[in-house]
Amino acid sequence: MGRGKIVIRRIDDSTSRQVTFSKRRNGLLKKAKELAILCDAEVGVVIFSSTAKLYEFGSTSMKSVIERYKKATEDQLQSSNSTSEVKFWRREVDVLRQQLHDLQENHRQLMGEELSGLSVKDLQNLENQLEMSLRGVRMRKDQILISDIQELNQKRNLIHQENVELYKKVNLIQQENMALYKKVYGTKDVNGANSNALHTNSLSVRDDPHEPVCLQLCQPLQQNLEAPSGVTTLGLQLQ
Amino acid sequence: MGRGKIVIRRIDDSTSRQVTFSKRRNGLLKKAKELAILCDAEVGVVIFSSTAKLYEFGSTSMKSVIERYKKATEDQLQSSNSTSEVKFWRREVDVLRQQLHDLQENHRQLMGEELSGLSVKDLQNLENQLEMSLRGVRMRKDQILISDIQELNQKRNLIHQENVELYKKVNLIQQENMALYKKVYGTKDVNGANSNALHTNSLSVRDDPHEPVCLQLCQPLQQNLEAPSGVTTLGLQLQ
DNA sequence: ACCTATTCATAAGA
DNA sequence: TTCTTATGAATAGGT
Repeated sequence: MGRGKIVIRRIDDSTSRQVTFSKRRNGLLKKAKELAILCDAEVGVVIFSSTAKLYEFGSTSMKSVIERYKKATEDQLQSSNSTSEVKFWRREVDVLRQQLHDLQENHRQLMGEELSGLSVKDLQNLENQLEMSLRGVRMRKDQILISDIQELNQKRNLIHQENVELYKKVNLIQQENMALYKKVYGTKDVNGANSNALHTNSLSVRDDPHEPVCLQLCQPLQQNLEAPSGVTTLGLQLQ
Repeated sequence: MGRGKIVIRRIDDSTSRQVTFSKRRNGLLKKAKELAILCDAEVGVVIFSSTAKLYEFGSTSMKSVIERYKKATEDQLQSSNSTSEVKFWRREVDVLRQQLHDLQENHRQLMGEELSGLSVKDLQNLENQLEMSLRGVRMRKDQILISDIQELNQKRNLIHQENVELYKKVNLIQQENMALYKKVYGTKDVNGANSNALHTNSLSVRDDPHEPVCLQLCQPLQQNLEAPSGVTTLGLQLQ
């Protein structure tokens, strides 16, 4: 693949050998990676350049690949060499690999992949299992959402009561304030500048102490659930 | 490079995964060989298929490549050193156990178990995944069922046509029979015992050769799909 | 490093 | 598995 066909033979010119090495090395490593991914294979590639520089790819780890390679090629003489402990751990590895492999297959089917090879009956079972799982997951989700909502409602109620108390206090203080005002300025001037503000507040609490309070104060609760000081701030804003 | 572009992702269908593995394995080994020759490099490639079969290429010898690799990575892990080998396999076991553990956890969640500890967002993702899986499974199931039905219909049609042909034959033979009957017993006795059976059969085929045949014969086909001799049997039952 | 004309590898289908 | 073929990828030779 290139401008011209080439013969597979050592490239004499060291520069173009180096260039070709770079390109083809990358190509080889990429292909190795793709093979490992596409075909679920364990692949190891080791490359030493003519300048003795090392390049490598291992789909798992080079160590693992090499050990597996040794094991696969050493059925003959090495077994006498191995201690029983090594044998034990190797067997353990084999068992675990098998388990992992089986579980992965199962897992893929649960993910809706790798369905070819399953009979209609298998698919029906899988479908039932997935439906059950889905029910479980949705139930759990609803549970969490409902309890979250309940918790929010409780906090809302607590804070609302606190607000009602604060309103009462505000009214009391305002009445006290009004009394002091009268004492200081006499009864004539009571209907002057101050009375407007005082009236609207005290009346709205008496007429319907719930709705206006709620509308005015409950909305920010969702952002300030963990900050009771927010209530104080809101109370202060009223004055 | 191929009839279509592909994404680098594990191939689900095991047959095409196997085919691709064959092709790309050969490609990779060829490229490794070419790189070694063209660029004067020492190259080693080890491939384990998903069925644990080993394929390899070493520009010198695998052993030499591995030894050089170990030297280059300053790895003290020599297979002769049993202590470090034991350590290696233990580590391998640890890694596999961890992988297995993680996968099992994931698996349980896909089975709708062990859902505590998941946030609402996690649950939402899980729910989406399960819905996707379910769609995939149902699609696959429907696919199979539909193609089964098509196959059955084709066989049904074939057998039905065969039956029509057999009916025609029966009629011909009966007419022949009737002619012979006349010759043997004379024309007076023709309207006697035999004519009833002959009439009903020949008429029903001429009036509506499709429906009665189908209703009478198609039902048992589903059990006798693989037995063409069943057709003969059915045909004989008519006489 | 970048550019393309070319060759090569391979996906899909038989 | 092997063959074929259309097509996308890799890369040889230049800049």
